[in-house]
Amino acid sequence: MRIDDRKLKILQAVIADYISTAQPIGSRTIAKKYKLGISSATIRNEMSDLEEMGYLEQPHTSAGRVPSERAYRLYVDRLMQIRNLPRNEQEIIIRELGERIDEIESIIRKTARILSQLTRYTSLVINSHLTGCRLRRIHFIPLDSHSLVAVIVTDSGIVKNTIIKTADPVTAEYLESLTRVVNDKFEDITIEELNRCIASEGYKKLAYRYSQLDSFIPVLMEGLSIATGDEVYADGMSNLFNFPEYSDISKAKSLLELIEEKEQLMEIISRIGGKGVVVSIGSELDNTCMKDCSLVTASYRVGGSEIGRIGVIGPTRMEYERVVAVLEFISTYITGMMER
Amino acid sequence: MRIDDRKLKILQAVIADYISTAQPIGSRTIAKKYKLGISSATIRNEMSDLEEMGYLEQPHTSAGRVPSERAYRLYVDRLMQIRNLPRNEQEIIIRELGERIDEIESIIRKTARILSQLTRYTSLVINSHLTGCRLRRIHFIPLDSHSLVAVIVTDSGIVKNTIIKTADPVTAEYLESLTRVVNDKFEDITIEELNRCIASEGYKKLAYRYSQLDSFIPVLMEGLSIATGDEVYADGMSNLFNFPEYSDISKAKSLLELIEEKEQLMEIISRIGGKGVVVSIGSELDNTCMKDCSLVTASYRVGGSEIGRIGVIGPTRMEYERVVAVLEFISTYITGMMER
DNA sequence: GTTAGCACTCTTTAAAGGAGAGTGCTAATA
DNA sequence: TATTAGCACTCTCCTTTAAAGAGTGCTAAC
Repeated sequence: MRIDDRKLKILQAVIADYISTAQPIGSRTIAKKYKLGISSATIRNEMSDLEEMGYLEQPHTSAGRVPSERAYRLYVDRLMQIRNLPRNEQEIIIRELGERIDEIESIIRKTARILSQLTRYTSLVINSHLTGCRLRRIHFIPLDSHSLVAVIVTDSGIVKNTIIKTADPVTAEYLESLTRVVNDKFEDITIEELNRCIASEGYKKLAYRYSQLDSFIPVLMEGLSIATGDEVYADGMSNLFNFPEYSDISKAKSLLELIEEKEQLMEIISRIGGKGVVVSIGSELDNTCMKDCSLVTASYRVGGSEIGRIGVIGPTRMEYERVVAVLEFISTYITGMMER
Repeated sequence: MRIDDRKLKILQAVIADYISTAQPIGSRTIAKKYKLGISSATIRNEMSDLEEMGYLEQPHTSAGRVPSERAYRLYVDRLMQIRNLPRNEQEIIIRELGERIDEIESIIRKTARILSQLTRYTSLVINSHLTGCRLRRIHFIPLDSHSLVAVIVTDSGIVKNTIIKTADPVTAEYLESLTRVVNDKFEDITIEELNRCIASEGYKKLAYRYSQLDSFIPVLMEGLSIATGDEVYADGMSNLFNFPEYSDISKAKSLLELIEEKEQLMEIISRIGGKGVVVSIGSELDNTCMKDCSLVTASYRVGGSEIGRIGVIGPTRMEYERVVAVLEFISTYITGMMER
């Protein structure tokens, strides 16, 4: 059966209504509320067809109908209107995030905050930190006789530091030699390559060649690998309770647990590739806790390469139009901030 | 009326039972479960007295009784046994936190995590960051022609960095002069004093005296103040739902909101002074969202001065003995880590 | 002072009985 | 042939009612 224009209109009406009310919607309501010029009986027949085609579902006989995942997918791909974010909301974002490039952590936290406040959903920010950035230079600052700080500066101006304990005493010559060797070896390498190099046996060779540093190199490697790891932030978890979907405590709990258990969440998000805004609906996320959730994410970049994603999580009945507009704007904005 | 030994025993039984079951407890249950050698009728009379004295409450006539805040206070102050944390749990903590002093953020996050996992309550870590620490040195690393990184090292080995944009071009001489001036001026100052100094008009004088740097000093000050601010971390929020007290969605939501809204939480915690472990029960916290909660916190130190508190939040019916033991141990342990 | 016995109270749970919303089907209509 | 009105039927939700259960307070006996 083909889905003709009238069916599409009815489907759109059901989705729009369900997104805003969370109530199953009946033929009579559609006939009254959305003036489509056809009677409830006709709508009833069409809805029956739509159900057969897998776009609508009935919680039980004699309840109204509810959009299926398939319907949301159709809606996201073809029905919904891509909008620009209203001017005043753009201004809120710009004001809150500021123009100054702070520490990266601070941007991430602020982004998560504003995202959850603006959308009223739970927000996520996953930052692959430096992956893809190029190392510009590593500076070493003495701390005491057997420890120092490695300050890692990337070409995109991101700075991270990590404390390293050394076996040998920290002297001026030691520092100088260290700086020379490390920067010689690692200049202009991407962090991704660096991490691979650490994981491989390569560093042993390096350690061998500079025998006076051999005890140090592995420690440095470990320090760098910690400093360049990924992170996930979540904010607005209490927003989950804005939705009747989560009035069931056990559902809310298991979702909250998933969000707090960053590892799993990270895995789910990292499976989502793609540039720009990506909408993942329900079972597409392939996780039982999230089978009734949608996740909308957008990537942001530094120096052309994706270094993270921001996103919101909520019921499949999500205000996709609005959420997409917000994510589109914020991801572009922070990409701009990072590039500078 | 005096609270004699038998009353105390009965009260203890009620509290212990209620902490573990969350059910109002009746005289018959006590008589059966706790062999006090007296009948349920006698217990009934004593409980009636205890209610009159404000230690017990009845949800309604013909329900069992429930401990009041006053009872918990008595329990915490006089009845409960201070225990050491079992050896195996100590080992879990030591293993998870590790021995190596990472970046401070990492310690904080790990502490919050282990604390919530071990207690099954929601954990908090508030870190007043560098307040109280002494500045050892500020290093400057050039980033590009008009920005640099200030790396702040304190006497306790904590390192923070902040990016600063400059009006003047960043040259070698500029950096050198900057390093000299700033370290001259700020050597051995505590971060607290530094922040005060920033807030005051003092820095203008400084800026005046080193006119070649005048445009820079205010920016540096701002950067330092951001880098040295306070932070609150929370973990294990989903643990709230372990307790029937929060099966009411609206209660759970308002508490979650409070926890996510760090500012208010910070204010509440900072009102709690005192060394070591402090138990705050219900209305003692003076916040409507938390009137049915208890908050148990412990301070940790760096170089003798308190720089933060860790704590757990849960229903007033909290496993105080256990929680106090955990907090005691962890706060001592991370103090030890920081001192090193 | 302590205990047994008993009437009384209040909540919780289950069952029963509408009310309401919405459907599917049939027959009439354009 | 597509659309519409009408109506019986189904299922949920809400309210009412009834019964069960737990615990108390009081009185009288030990």
